[in-house]
Amino acid sequence: MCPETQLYTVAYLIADPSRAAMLALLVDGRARPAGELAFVAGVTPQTASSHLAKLLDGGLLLCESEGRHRYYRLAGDHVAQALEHLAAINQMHPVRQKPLSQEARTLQFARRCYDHLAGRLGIAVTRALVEKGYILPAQDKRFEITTLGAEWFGDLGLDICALNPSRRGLARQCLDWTERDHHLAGPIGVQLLTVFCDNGWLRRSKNSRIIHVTPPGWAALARHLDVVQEQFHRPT
Amino acid sequence: MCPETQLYTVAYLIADPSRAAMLALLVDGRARPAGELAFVAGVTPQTASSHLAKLLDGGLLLCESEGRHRYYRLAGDHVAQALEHLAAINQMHPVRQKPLSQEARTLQFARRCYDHLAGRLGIAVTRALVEKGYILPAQDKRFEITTLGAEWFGDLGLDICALNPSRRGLARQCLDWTERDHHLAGPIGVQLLTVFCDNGWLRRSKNSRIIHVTPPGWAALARHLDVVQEQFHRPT
DNA sequence: GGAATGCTTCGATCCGCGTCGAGTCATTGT
DNA sequence: ACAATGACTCGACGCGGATCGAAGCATTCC
Repeated sequence: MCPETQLYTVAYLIADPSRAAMLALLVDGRARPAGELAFVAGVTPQTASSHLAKLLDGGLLLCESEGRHRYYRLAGDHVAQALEHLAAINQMHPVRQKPLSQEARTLQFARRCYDHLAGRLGIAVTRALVEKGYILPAQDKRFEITTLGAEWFGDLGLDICALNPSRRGLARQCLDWTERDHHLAGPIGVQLLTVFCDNGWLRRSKNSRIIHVTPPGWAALARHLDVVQEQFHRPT
Repeated sequence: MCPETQLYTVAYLIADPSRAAMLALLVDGRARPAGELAFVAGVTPQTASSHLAKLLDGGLLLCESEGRHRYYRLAGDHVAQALEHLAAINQMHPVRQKPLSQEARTLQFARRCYDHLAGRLGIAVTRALVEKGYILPAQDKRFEITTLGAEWFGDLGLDICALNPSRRGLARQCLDWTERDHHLAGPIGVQLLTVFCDNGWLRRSKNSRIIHVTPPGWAALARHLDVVQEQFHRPT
């Protein structure tokens, strides 16, 4: 595409309801075929195709052909980050949101972002980890893992040393979609969610990003991190 | 605004070249009058006004009326962050300021605003007055003059009691054009500049709003207010 | 007080782009 | 091979919105 890309060029790509719906579905990082994206956007396949071509050209998406299907995915974390930051503006300015559906509120409470824990629960857990002194917010949107933290993770069956840090480190700060705060991401975030699920504390949904907390899960969260169910009944 | 704010709503606001140009100019956090924003966007004032109203309504900008000017600024850091993340997608650097001319930089350093002192020097003087306890920021964009301050102004040959307060008080906070801060305005601000010039500390330019500081002026500023020349050599 | 400046509102015009129907290309299944 | 499926291209339509001229308000200057 034209190298002289301007700020409004990218925004323009997100500014269309159909394209935004597609992008919103893709923020979890997974790839989907064009037809599914057309369906969620509520447009015909040919319209969707036009949109996807634009997004591809604009560098927001990547495409992968697989048989007669073509799978689209976000071009990278930087795109997801930009989308999250845009969404955060909506949350900020004091306009009364419409009452959310049950599913939306559940999604807002706990969900997975890529494959780590997000939503109010994700933030609460992250805050607790910081307060307990297990992790420390550091430069460049990272967390530093303390020796105390490494020990705690180890007790849970999560061996820090066994993880190989990604390009951007072991523990990252990820901006949350619904709340204006960060939650724990990176390899250790992924592994933490896995351990929580293996312990029977959390449970992933099959067809959505919703995360459920089991009764033993609440007990464990209260025991380990002082995170209790009642604190999530706060207004909005 | 419509309560049902979606992702594309915010993106739509940034997706227009004119609006993007304005936002790009405002990412430094400083406030600018509508006319200047119209100029950088390359549109007429009425078009710019329409855009600014949309951005205001969308929660991206804040507005502050100051005399017959209306100063617009970003609604917060979260907006700047979102803009930078968007810009990052095109591997474009966060908006850099065009290099300023010599005159522009001098103007940015010290000038008169109506007939009081503005620019970085105006802000530094105002800050010093606050730190010394001579004036206090008060409600409704005013300053309160302390007894200690009245004494100090008197020593300079500026009789507070001889001034008749305008409709909006004796000492006002005036939003600065170049910096993201306020400087001292109102009758006492006008009189202070007069006294500084009478003392030979400052000198007005004939055909511009530039204010020059004389060598004795620097000495006096350092002696009275701890304002020294070196502090203005900070980057941009 | 009247003139000038800065900004906004209203109304009208015009272009851009999202949309879909029809047709084409590629892959898969029978 | 032929049909079926998934996706892309082309062309035409129609609406939304960016733009500017003219007029209206508010504030400041003289």
